Amino acid sequence: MPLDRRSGCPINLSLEVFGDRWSLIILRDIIFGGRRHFRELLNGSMEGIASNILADRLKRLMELGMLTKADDPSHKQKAIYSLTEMAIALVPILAHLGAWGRVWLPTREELSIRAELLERGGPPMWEKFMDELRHEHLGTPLDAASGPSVRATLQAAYEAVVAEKARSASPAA
Amino acid sequence: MPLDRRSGCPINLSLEVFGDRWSLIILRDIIFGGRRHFRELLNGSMEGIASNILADRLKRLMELGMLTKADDPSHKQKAIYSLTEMAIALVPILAHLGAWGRVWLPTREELSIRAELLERGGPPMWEKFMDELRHEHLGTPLDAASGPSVRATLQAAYEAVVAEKARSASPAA
DNA sequence: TGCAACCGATTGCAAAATGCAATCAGATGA
DNA sequence: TCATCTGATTGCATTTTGCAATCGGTTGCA
Repeated sequence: MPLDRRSGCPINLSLEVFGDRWSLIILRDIIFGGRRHFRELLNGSMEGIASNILADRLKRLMELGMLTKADDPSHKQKAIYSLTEMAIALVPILAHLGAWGRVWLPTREELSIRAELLERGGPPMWEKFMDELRHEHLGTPLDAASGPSVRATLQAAYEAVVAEKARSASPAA
Repeated sequence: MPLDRRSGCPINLSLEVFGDRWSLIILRDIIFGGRRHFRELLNGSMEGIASNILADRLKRLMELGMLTKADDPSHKQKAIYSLTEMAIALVPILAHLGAWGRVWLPTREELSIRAELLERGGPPMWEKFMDELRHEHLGTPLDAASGPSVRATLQAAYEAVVAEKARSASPAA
């Protein structure tokens, strides 16, 4: 897309941000996977992003104001990527996107259980998750006595499905 | 992205559907702009899609089950593209996407007024709109006495902003 | 009947984006 | 010392995109 023909339509501008194959995958891994480092994103993503594309997209997402980069105090070469409020605000979109994909596309059960839980949790759960992300990435205070984190809840559900599938695949051991 | 490394993650699969620059723009023009023909989509979109890309994406969206094509009885060469339920189900995502873009990106006021109204209308308005789209594209019956259509409401708001801007730009006439 | 305008595409070609493997220089831990 | 790990970068082949021209057929009008 040539830069001289952008329209000011919100949907079009949104597509300029993540209307490509990788930007939203990276944000997904940071948000739901809790990944903060280059290598974690490079090796951790199921889809196998190339390192030059990852570097390019991280740079682009920083320029767009969706991510910030900081030195990791424990390792002079490590960089920690953090979400901005702009990126955290994508959580409802990701929740809807996951819900839509779960219904209409051939998703795998263990990978769609998180989308299902997030959909069932609805806006209250999204808000809680966003608050946890703000705490994790922006250092804002967190409400006390809020129970297990949303990410831990989603992760536990994922692992339960994986375990159940393994059990039913080989019932006797 | 090579086809042999797709993951069954709902977000990843969703991105395979509209993780590109144009697919969602086309759907936007059909949904909000009411466009049904090739030429309408070609000339009507603000972003100026190329005809080969448009043809390719229409074909792809049909293969994915998001669109269907039918002959226009009034013109032997005209084709009418219709949304499927799968595509109509994107309305909440488009609403969220518009709302997000309106807040975080440099949208133009007259183009973002629709997103604002759609956000304010919330899920009830989205449902009404989806029902109207089902009527328009799938031929399902429509609830009577439902007032002006959502699309007409959004269009009227857009035109009001345009008129207001023109008035304030040249107050004396 | 002739003919310009319109219909949904398709073609050829240049430019840009992507995928992939190899590699970089500096930091770390043994 | 030296293998390993850090966030990237480079070169190159492949794929996708942008763009203008064009295609065969249809339509409305004179």
